[in-house]
Amino acid sequence: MAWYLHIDMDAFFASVEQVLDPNLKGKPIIVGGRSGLGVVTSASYEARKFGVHSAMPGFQARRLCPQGIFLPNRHRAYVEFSHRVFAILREYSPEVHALSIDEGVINLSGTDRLFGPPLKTADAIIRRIENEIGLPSSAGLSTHRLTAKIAATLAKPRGLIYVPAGSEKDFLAPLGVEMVPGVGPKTRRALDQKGIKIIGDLLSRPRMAQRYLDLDGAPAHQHRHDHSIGNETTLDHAINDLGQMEKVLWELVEEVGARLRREELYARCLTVKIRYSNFQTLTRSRTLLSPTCFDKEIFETVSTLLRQNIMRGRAVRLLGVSASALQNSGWQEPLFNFERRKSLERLYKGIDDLRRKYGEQSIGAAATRGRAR
DNA sequence: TCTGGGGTCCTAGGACCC
DNA sequence: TCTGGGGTCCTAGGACCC
Repeated sequence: MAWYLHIDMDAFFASVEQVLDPNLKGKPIIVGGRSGLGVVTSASYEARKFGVHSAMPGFQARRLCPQGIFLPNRHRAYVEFSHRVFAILREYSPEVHALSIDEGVINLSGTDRLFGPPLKTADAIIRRIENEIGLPSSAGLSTHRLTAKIAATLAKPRGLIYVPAGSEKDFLAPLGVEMVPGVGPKTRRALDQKGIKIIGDLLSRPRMAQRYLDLDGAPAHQHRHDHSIGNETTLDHAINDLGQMEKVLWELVEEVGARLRREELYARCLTVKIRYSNFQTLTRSRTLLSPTCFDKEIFETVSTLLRQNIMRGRAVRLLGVSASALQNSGWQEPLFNFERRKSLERLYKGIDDLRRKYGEQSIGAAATRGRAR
């Protein structure tokens, strides 16, 4: 019998802030949303009482909860705490799957002899996360991964829900379809119009159950993993000038290029993203003959896409660059430019090293001088 | 004071090949 | 000499998640 424990940290970023500064305990903490453009990335349960939630625009959060303590995101700290949580999880099973920075699933099958029955182990794990790291979490335990995830959501905050083997469908059936991961507002509305309101309605339609509920419980690694690396920015002021746009594009490209090289990846597909001030958004992509990780080649492609597709006279509020169809160096090397690529690789490695040593501003293309943002 | 930034997955049409 | 069908790649957009 396979047992999956799904662990979901409660108000993760806000909770980390409360561990780092115990004075913040019990107070309405709101992470993110400080600048005019920002949104809330995490809100403590004290702040949620006022209706504040993540993804909410900062000004709205301020209106709902003026007494809230607004803090900037400290991503590095959250990553470090995340590592500590997952380190505990890995003590209990070799099969630990991180779904995001604050959420993971662990396969507890066959761990009985070492740690006792799964329910006891689950309880021990969330206690250890609380006692050793100081962070609250919730968990769901089930023979079915998706059921474990839904159970963890229902258990929040600081709860553990155990779904005994054989009772999965009874557990799921009365819940609203919006509890199913992947069913958002649009899908919920579409299902509602077909008279499908609760998961039980999905279960009675085999094709839908298959599509949304993954009843066979396909192992996570079976999911296609088409990695991509992107960088985008919303501008403080919408801009009209192509030259200014290209400056921003250069900065985005430099970041994407550096990440590709750091991870020793080459992109075969490049995409530029444009959002106009009315929020209309478009993407344009191009597949390359030979994959690249070099700023200049990336820029040439995305700036061409930008020039070809930009609507003149319309102000742009967001620009983005993304690299996909990634592969490591083992691609079919076109013979004719092999030497050139090798020398480019050396050049960019030198640039990346300099930046690491002396900071981002130490070296860059002329176009990035005078920031457009 | 409308709506961040990082992603993944799915669909759908057209090109192209056999 | 009117036109099938399957497979794959490319491109664009949109829903969704954290």
